[in-house]
Amino acid sequence: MAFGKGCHLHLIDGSAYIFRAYHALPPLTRKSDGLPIGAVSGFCNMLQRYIDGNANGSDAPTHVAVIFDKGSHTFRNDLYDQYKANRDEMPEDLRPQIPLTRRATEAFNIACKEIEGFEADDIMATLACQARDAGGRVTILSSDKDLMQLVGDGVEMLDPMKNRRIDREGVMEKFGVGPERVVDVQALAGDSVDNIPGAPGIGVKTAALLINEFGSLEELLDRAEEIKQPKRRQTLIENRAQIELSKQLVQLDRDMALDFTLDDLEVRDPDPDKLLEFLAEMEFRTLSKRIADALHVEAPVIMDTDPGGTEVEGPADLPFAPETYERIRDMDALQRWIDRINERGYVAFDTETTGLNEMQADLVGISLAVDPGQACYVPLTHRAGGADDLFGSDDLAEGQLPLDDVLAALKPVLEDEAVLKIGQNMKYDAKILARHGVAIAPIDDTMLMSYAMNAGLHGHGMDALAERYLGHTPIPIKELIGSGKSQVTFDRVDIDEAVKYAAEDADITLRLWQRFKPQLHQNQVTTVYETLERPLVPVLAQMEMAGIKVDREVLSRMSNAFAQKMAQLEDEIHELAGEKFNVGSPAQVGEILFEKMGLEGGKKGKTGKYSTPADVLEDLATEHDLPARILDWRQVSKLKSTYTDALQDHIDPDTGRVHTSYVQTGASTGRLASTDPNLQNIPVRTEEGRRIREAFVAEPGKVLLSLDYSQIELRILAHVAGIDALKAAFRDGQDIHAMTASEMFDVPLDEMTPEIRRQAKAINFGVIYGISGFGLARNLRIPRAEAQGFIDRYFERFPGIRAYMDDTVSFAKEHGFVQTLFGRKIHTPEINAKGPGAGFAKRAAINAPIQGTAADVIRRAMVRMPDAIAGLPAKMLLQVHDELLFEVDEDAADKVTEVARDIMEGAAEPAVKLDVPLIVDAGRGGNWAEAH
DNA sequence: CTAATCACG
DNA sequence: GACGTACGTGATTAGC
Repeated sequence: MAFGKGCHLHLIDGSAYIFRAYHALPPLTRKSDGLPIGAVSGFCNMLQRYIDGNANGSDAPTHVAVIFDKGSHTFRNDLYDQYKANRDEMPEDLRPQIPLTRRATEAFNIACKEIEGFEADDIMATLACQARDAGGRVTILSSDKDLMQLVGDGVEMLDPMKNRRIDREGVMEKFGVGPERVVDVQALAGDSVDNIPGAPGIGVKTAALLINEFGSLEELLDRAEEIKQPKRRQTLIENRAQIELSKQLVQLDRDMALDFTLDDLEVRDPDPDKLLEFLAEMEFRTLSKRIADALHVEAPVIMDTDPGGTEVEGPADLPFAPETYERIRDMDALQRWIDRINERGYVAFDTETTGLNEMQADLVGISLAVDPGQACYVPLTHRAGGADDLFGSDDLAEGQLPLDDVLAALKPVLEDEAVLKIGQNMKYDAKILARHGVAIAPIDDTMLMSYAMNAGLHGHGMDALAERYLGHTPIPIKELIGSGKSQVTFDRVDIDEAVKYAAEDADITLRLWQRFKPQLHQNQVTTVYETLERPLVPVLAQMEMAGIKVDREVLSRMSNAFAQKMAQLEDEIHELAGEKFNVGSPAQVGEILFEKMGLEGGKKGKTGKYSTPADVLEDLATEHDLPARILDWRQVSKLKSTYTDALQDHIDPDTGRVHTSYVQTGASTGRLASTDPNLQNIPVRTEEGRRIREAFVAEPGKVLLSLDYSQIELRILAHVAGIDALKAAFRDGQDIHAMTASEMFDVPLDEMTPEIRRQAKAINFGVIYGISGFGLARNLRIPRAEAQGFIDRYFERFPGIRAYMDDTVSFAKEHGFVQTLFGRKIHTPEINAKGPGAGFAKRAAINAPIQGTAADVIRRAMVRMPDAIAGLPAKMLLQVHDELLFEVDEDAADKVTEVARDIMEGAAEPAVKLDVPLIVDAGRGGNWAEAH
């Protein structure tokens, strides 16, 4: 039935329903796996009550929809960055229930609508106006006062809890004006819940009085001079802009572009099978029974499972059967999979490629899985001839679909907000797909789930996870492509073999996901996963794809200079030693120094060879030239082989830039790791090394912009250990090392010497690392007893530090993990071990919350950064633990600095309010050396 | 494949 | 009382 006269549209405020349900019910969890489902349960009950109510009433709707908010950033945030800024973050156990409420709505066969970047209120406003214009009636099921502006001319509201209708009179009662002037009153009165500023000192009562007197807000503002009360007059004149902004914020968008029509919202009867299947999945026994009765069908049997006890026989225990995986040969078969995926709402996804470099590797095939044991592989560009054919063939093998056709068919699903794509290390697949114009989203990643739950316990690669959690050893890739010199690329692999391998990966990923998903809550790391891991994937992918421009000429010239210098040093060294030997061999260096020359300090490692680290050679260098020259040679050799030579090989031939890969699960503390190449250890400490950064350049007309947190770990230490003196020093912007030195050595600040300050600095850093007398002594080159004296004195002056360390270690001993301020867990399995390992584990446990919290802070900044700099001519390129590097149009550098600095300095909030300010230093220049 | 060394925060 | 120690990474090279 087309919507028109005589029709009656119901609009249900989905988000309000969810929050009501959440707060009305205790935190119920699904019995089988602990998934929180309280809000879903309440939501379903409310929907059922709503349907029951309509069945008996004479005023039943002809059309109905549940409308949800989608995305946290809307046009209102663009108008006013503080919009809804004081809202608490969504509770951890509610977040995973949000998608389930969408599924619940669909299970009830009620239209479920949301539009990215818009609030439900705007969609409801648009629909209400369309319905009214078509001559129908509208009831909005909500008590939200923001919706009252829509009332009138056949539009009413109904408070579903109090069952009270709100019409024109109701609105008059609430706001003192009619619906058409509600926004004017709201603009003046403001709203603390949504953080609408309004006019200071003016509430609803006064606002209504003024509006009624002048007729409209615009009239009032234009004739503000006529207001009798001087205070009020001044407020309105002074805050005109703020009031006008407030009006824009409260005014609902009644004219949104919708991708559906009123006709799509027609009331439909639920499909009993689908509805009951969903309720059974949620394990809602009572509700299932009640609904089954109402629909006159049999209620499903919901098994009692035994949480935490023996594993319940389930699909995850299905044996792996590689020969049952499907090989996709035609578009019909592919379409059947796409249909299944759409029905399901999720799919495990994996790509096979010709290499590990996402910028260069070519797509070879795609695998999909929707149920354990149900997986397929779509071969795309396998070559004819196979792996045994020495010469290979560039012709495509038979029985494959054209890559473009397959991607065109899959693209809508891969980009569908309603279909979750599950992967293991999805950043890789996302980058491959991005090169084919597919922006995969939303995603879940089993590697990141494992990392959020089990950092510090074990690795998070697919093979390790399959072994550990599924008791299954995946087919080794080496069986297909070989290893070493005879290794081939995946496109040379026989397709039938590839099916078994590739589809198995998707199958494993799906099974891991089914296992991990509910465990996130049980481990209380849902927020960590949802805010620090999952949203970082697209951010890192963008940074990696952007890359940084590296000037090959600069590197090449430096390499030549280094080669000359090495040859020269080598001659000197051989001369001094009296014989030729390999300077690059620590064993040979040890022989020469400690046996031939008979120098002191030679220690042998477990291999029986002399050890010759830099600090030992430095000690010897005060007396002898040879160790000094060897140190010089090593420095040059390092710079050449690791940097000036190796970096040139990493310049991408297509982009002329270097594209690193970040390993999100690389460090147990939450830090990122950078590989191929590692751009997080480019030299900076020595002048000679720092010059390598001159090769990292901005494009013409642009600059590199470096923003780094100042002393972030020490600031976090001051906060978590609660050291008032340190906190005060940071708040006052003092020199923290000088202040520490002054406190410890009783030297007034104005008499501070660089040497005393240097020692205090070493102690401050030592504390972060879990200080020991031995370590400090070695670092400062002072007797161990003296170092211990420093430490004792430090603990005496800052007793909170010792308490923090003791508390952290005992927490680790009791729980087996430590935590960051943002809830990240770092497991410490060795903490209760005896022997030499105990000391390591203790210091790691002390360091992890500090290093990890700093890592969380910059991750939060990175997640927010793309939105913050959207529209600015700027790209975020690199992260170096406490630094972010951007490439920016020269004339936008000031603006970007301001925006990015705000994001970084405010990154802890609102989740954590630090007792110390976070300060970000900025620099810029044509190359990285100038910017840093 | 591992140990030694050294680059970074 | 002795033991062995700063925290977190990755790349390169030598040498088995």
